[in-house]
Amino acid sequence: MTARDRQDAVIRSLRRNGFTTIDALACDVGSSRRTILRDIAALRDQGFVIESEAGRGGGISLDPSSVQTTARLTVKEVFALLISVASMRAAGQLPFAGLADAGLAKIEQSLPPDKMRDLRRMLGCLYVGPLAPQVDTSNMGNMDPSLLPTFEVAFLNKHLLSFDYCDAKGVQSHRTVEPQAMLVLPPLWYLVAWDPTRAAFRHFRMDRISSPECLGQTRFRKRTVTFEDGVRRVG
Amino acid sequence: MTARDRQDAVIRSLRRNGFTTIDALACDVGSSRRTILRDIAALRDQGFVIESEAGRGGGISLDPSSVQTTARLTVKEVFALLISVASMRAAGQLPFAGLADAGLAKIEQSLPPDKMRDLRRMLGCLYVGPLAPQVDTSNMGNMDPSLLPTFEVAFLNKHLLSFDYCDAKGVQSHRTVEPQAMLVLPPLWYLVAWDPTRAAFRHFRMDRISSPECLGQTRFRKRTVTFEDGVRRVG
DNA sequence: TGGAAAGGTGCCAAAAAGTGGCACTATTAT
DNA sequence: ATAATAGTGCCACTTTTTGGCACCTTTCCA
Repeated sequence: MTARDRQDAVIRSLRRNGFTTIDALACDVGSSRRTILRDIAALRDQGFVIESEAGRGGGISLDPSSVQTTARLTVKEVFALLISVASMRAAGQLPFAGLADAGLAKIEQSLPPDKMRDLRRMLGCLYVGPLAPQVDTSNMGNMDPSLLPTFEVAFLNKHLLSFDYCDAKGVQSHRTVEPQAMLVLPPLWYLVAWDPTRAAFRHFRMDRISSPECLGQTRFRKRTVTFEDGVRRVG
Repeated sequence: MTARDRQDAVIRSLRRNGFTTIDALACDVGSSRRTILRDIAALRDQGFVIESEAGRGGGISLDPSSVQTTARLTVKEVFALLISVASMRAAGQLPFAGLADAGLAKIEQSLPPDKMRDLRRMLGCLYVGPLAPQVDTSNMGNMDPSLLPTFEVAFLNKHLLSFDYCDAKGVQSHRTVEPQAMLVLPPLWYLVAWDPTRAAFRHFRMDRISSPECLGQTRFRKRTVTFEDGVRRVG
């Protein structure tokens, strides 16, 4: 049994028994009193809230709300969660936004600084608008998640992105653009991009984009995108 | 330096240097080649994708997409994230739902089994309806997160919940009810509960509830709540 | 085809960390 | 006062980790 396993056993026992004594805990876990005391100190260092009362009739107990996860998420998964929480907050529909934010803040802090910077840049390109549910949602934005890596690379490295596009009239075309922002007008998602061949900004519904490909370094920089509610610099 | 610190240093070095050799890595981290090899094996066990090429000119590299967080979230924070993702998916507005789900699944698996069961029960009481944005959102559901613990205890233990309520006409009343479900009709949240003194189901807008208090064991069980789109058993 | 450069494995002794026991202090209820 | 409880410091003992070594496999290159 490793130290980690034993500390998990201590937490389990504390959760099961509620209020107990250290000697009982040591007997339950099968280690010495001294070791259990060391484990309790370690668990407190890890953020578990373990209350204790000295003196006759005393004992220790675990604050149940301090039980924690130990999951390790990939950066992509964190990004998906960030989008979810940011969108819900923008739509004003998340009663527990504070808690969700606290969780995400912890996750972000545990990422390497450069990855965190990337995430913030991606989020800086994400504009979430008000709810627009009058849009027909029958075949709405079922964007293929496998496209994400290509978009991510294009956004982060400011590379040109080329893809096939099917516009509202069903006309197919091939585009090569410089991605500037993601525009979320629930339930639809748009890619906002500068189209150098047309010398204009265009927006593309994400679910109408197929076969995206990242082409490499762009030569177009420092543009400004104006949304309905003001000016927002991107790039 | 603990093993964990050293393994973090290995990840950092791999991320910084891209493609490198084990000897260079050992020099960079300040440990022996043998130890670094053991660390790499441990990191692979933890899910990091570390590619290697044997032979002259070979080396090792880290798949950047496998960089992971090490955050530890409290159960409440996980619940807030679960609500956020579940709501977004119900509203059909989350292109990367698969990724968010994968992240949450990892988080759930890392929780103690009993906490995970609690979370699933809480989510089983959560009904998320279609978007209803025509509702006046000027002073909508800014539910106080500090109420969550009381609701949580009441839901999980099937206890009676008493609170002050201000109805749509501004009439104040004190209620004692058995909570059955949470109904989310964005942007409003409702508590669906059996009111024993009125012998009827009632719903309460969460932001109009104040001073909730958990009273203890209930005597009312096994009810059925019928929503517009069908029947859903709770409790 | 052989040698050099790379990753990978098994083994062992030394070093480090963890563990258990003991004596001790502080606090509290009876 | 006494008993029961949490908590600390110390020391010997035990377990794990670490570093070094020999050796294997793979790959490139002369």
